[in-house]
Amino acid sequence: MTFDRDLVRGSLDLMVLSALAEGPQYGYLIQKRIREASGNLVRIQAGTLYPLLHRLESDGAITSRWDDTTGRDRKWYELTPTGRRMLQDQASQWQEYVNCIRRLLNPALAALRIGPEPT
Amino acid sequence: MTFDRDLVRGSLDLMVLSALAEGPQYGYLIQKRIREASGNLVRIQAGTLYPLLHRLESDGAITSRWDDTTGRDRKWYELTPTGRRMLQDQASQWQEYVNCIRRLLNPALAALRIGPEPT
DNA sequence: GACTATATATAGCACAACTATCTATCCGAC
DNA sequence: GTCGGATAGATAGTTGTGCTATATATAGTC
Repeated sequence: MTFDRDLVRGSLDLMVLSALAEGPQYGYLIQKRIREASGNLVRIQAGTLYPLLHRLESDGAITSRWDDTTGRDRKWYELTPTGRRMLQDQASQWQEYVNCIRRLLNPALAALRIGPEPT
Repeated sequence: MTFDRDLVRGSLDLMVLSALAEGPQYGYLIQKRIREASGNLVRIQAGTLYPLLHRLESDGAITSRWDDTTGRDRKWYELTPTGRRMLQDQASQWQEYVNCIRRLLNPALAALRIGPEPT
């Protein structure tokens, strides 16, 4: 992970669900998609991704099935209706949260630019 | 905290440093400022804030001193030059990260709107 | 045959944010 | 005067998530 480990925390689910929104994917592909979409800045480790997928599955957000018709045995994951709802909910919550940070951060950065000691 | 606990993780430092950018503050005031700036959505618990302030202080990002000249004994915190740099660094990192999420999220939400099963 | 990329999995660790709890002061209402 | 609520700070212990390390196995390339 190029970003702080904890920056990513809480938005990893959102990223994985996003990666699955355009159709079924298997783990290794999700990993690559997120890495590439982020310009190599977010690198989810295999040891992070697979337990996360298992958790999402046990939460009912995704389903999985093994399939080797593409030439190799891979575990394909797919969003359930619950997962789609979860993605939308988490996305709007994310957006709202980003707005909160912005309302705090913008005046702070402005204050820094003016100078730390205003008087 | 109204948001998912882990959403906030990794950006709490950023929020606290932001709250201190416009001048010295004491803990309780920081708590209130963040709550109000977020429209009551981010409520940092006292048990979260005070250890966090101690950590930021031991990291050299802020300094503290007790002062009762305002009528009551309060522990005032202030950004150090290190803390100001930290705030700027974390702010730009945050912005970059938000962009990464956006690049993943926008096509995903578009796909959801078109329909889960394209064909 | 050796090495890399692909592909999945689990055990155990680290640590930030949480809950719960404690202490203490100030102020207005009663 | 005292009761409750807001103010003000602190710590102990828990939880959960992402991490590292490690394991397995196949496909393709040199």
